[in-house]
Parts: sequence; structure tokens; C-alpha cells
Amino acid sequence: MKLAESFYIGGSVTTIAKKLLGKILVTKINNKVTSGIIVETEAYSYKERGSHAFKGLTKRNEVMFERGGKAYVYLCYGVHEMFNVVTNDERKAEAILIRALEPLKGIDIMLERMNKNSPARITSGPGKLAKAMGIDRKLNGEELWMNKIWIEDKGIKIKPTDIVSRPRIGIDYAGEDALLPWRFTVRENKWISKK
DNA sequence: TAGAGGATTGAT
DNA sequence: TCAATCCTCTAC
Repeated sequence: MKLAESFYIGGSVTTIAKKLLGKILVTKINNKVTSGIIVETEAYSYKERGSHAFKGLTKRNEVMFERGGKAYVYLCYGVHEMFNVVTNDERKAEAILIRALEPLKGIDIMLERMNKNSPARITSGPGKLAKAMGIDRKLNGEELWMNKIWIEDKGIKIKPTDIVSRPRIGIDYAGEDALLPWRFTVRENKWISKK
């Protein structure tokens, strides 16, 4: 079952970021289906400096200001596409960066996209999982209950005690907001990014 | 219209 | 530790 629009509305962005752990992200790009269990997320809000939305609406981040349940995809460092899930109501710009997956379906397709022979760590990082899943900026603004990219409510059950909270990665410019423990991972999962 | 820099990655 | 690489955003 695809998660409905209501999943993405009406909870704090950190609560939804935690609820996304264990869910399944699925893409169908050029008729190729790939999927993976979400094992790492980061929450971003217009209220804090770590977020693209902090300084207000721009052409790049306008999807963040729309109603929750859409994909926000942008180019980072001119090299990598990043996939985010937009949450909550219009104007309350919040989004969740999907940072790591445990591959499920279409692993052969992922290997081909990544030019790799082994699936080890193939989706352990936001840039890598976007590429492996075939996600690019053409999906920016796409609703997550249509037929290109969606999230399913099965996967694995994550107990609250199995969720680890830490500061987010790569946002030193955010000052003390960089210390917010808004990065969530499944405890001891081998697919999470970095160390 | 120019200049700076980034929610990363992989190689050195 | 560092380069790749291309937008976006800001300031002039």
C-alpha cells in the first residue's frame, strides 16, 4: 500500500522523519522498478538555518513551500541529485532528506546505473541512492502517490528504541542549528551512510 | 552579470 | 585532503 497524502501532513517533521524509517521507497523509471527500505533520514525546517527554506521561497526550493507529499529533488555540489520528501502544509516549508536505503528490488538495475558489480554500500548516501534509484530533477514536485515514485507502508517495523538520533551531516554553516539531533538512523543497520 | 559556494563522493 | 562540476542565489 502506498502511503496516502495524510501520512505527510499534520505531524512535526522530525516525527515523520522517524516514521519513514522502515518504509519502502519505490521508483518506476523508464519502466524499471527499484525499491529499498529507508534506514536513514534527516529533517529540515524553514525555522532553522540548516534548511534551504530558512531564507524564504526561491525558485529552487519552491516545492518545499507546497503541500506535503511531494518530491523535492535538487542538485548538490553540481554533481549529485538529492531526494527529499516534503511534509506539512503550504508555506510551512519542511522536508526530509532520504540518506540511505537497504536495497530490495531491482538490484541488477541499480548495479547497472552505478556501474558496479557488488551491491555493497550502493545506496548508502543521499547522492548514491538517488542515482541507484534513477531519481533526478525531472521528479522535482512529483506527488508520492502517483506511478513514478512512491513510498509503501510495509518493509520492516522499527521500534522507537532502535532509532538513533544524531546531528545532521554537512551543514556546518548552520551554526548552532547544526547541533540539532535531526538525523535518524536504524540502529546498527549496515546500510547507513558514512561511519 | 559576475562571483561564491554547496544537505556529496571517491580517489589520493 | 581535495577536486569534480553546475546551478542557484546574492550583490553590484
